[in-house]
Amino acid sequence: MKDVAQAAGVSLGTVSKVMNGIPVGEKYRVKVEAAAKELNYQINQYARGLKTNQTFAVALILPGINHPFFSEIAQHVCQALTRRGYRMLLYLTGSSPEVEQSCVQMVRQNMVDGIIGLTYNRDLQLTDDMPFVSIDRHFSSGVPCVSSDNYGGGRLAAEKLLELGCRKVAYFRNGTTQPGEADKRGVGFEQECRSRDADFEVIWLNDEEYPMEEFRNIIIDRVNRGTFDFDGIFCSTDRLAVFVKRVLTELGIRVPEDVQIIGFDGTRRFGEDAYVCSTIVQPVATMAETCVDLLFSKDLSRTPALVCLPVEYAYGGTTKE
Amino acid sequence: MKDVAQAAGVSLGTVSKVMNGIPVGEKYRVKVEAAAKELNYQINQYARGLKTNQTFAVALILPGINHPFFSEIAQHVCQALTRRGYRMLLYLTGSSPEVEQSCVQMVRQNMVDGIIGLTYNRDLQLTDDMPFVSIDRHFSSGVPCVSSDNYGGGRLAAEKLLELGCRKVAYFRNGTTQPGEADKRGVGFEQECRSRDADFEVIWLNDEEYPMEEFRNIIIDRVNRGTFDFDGIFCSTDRLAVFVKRVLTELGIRVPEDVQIIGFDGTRRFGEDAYVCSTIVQPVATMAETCVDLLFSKDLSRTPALVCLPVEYAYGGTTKE
DNA sequence: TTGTAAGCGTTATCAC
DNA sequence: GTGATAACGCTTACAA
Repeated sequence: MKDVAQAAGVSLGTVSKVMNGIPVGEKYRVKVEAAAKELNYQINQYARGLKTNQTFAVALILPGINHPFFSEIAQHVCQALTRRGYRMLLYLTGSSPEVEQSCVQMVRQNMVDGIIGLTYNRDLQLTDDMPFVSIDRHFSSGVPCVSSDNYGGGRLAAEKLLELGCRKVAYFRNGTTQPGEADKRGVGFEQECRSRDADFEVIWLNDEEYPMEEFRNIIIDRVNRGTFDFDGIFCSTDRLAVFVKRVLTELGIRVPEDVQIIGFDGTRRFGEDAYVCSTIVQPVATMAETCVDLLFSKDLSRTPALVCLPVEYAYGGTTKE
Repeated sequence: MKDVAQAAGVSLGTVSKVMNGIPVGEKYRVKVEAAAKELNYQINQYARGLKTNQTFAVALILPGINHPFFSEIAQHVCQALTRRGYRMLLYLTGSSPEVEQSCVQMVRQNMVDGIIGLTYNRDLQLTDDMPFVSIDRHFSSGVPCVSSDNYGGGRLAAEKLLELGCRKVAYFRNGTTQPGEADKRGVGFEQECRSRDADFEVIWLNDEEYPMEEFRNIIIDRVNRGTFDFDGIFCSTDRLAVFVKRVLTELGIRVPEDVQIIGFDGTRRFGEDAYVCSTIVQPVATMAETCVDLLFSKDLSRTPALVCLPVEYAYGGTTKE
């Protein structure tokens, strides 16, 4: 910047004003811009941030981006931030509470303007001077949470299965015991079944005790004992749905002819091809956009504590029609 | 930091030394550390970077992270960087040459210590003061390129298909006309077929002219005219392989009984479950690790211009055995 | 309207 | 070994 000032024959202050779009004499502006281009000058955002306390960077904290749902979140958050002239720092935690906490710590050293986090740590220490928006996990008011309408999605899944002719349906879920918004999927499903007076069952596997593969044993066991009498299954995630479909197919049970399956997430093959199964689609793009909006909203404490975005059903080959 | 110094009754310089592990009187160290903890003091990395010209941040430039191959790259690069105490800034380009260039520009404003990029822009302007490591695209010496052994992978695919009993094999590929390391997949495949004196054909669809779906027409056309005489297909990507499998299945052609298919990448369902097809697996973790290693190697100009990492074959249901 | 200078939080170079 | 003090590159009153 000093060089630019010298080359343009003006002072630092003038260059600064030009770079920030502050009105300045026309001829000065032209000279400065020419000099800046000539020297290929790039503003140093960190030095600037040192003064302004604005770094135009946001941290995204995720368990990982291996899983398509997470990578889609990251993709859309990154794009939404870029559109606003912000950059994204990515932190991966592997779902470890300790790592999650250390990320929040590290982030503070890095002077970001805010954090968007999908975390599991029950008592994550947030600092009140750093805007934080949570995905799928409700903290407290002052920390807005963005999630899809899990309850509505559960109801929708039941509704679809029953309308597609299922007589006895089931809800399969695995995952942590950590309470989260996703729990509401099951609640909505049960509710809808009850209100329709439909026959249903819930099978819940705790990931910490049983791996997803345990579902195979359960299914085989029930088939052998003749108690596998479902013709419709709602799985808590697409991943589980695809797994269950696989197991059933191996057992000679046809999907969707004998058993229809609906998953949750809206996972597509390679991120953009067909849905991997019939599913309740989370509005990931809107969720990401909403997170960014909330993060930048003037007064985080007067913001809705929970934003619930609408889901929709999508056919993906594991249901009839 | 000023507060810490005051609280500990020492000068700024002393606090700085403590924070940087520079030897200092025992009693002073203890006092400073206590004060720092008390005040929950966090070093400001940007102010530090202003002085040291080291920000402990690296930029990763990718087309997107929607596609499993890209998201896996991002995941491993991020982990490798974290392990070294670095943070990762993610930039998504959508494969647009202009956006790619503007990313490089923006990155310069952000004082990162280096860039890892998977780009398509033929004449991307790099600055020689910023270490750059390229993935899958060779620029020039001074800019190391990391890729998997595409040539060897092509040969391996041909070898596998032929050993598994195929009589006439084909190479299907789509994608840009932009030359890149991935082109060598086809070269290796042809080479191996020739050296084994095997019957083979190459069908290449340029993405800019035809979408992947165009392969459906080609296949249907050949089936109708009775010229679909392959019993083994090597596809340039897993995505294409899965698509081709789908088309064949719709046509009543059985995979792998009638036609065996091998893809390229090593894509797994949900990032960690089974392979989506039989495939040549790219060593993504090693690639990411290598990128980071190279980026931090003392003298980038004296580094190998191209690092080629070994691939391996993995069974994924679309081949026999 | 432009130039000057103080200061953002840190490190590094000195005398002490 | 410790404590002032001058940078680092930028913004922003304030003075010219």
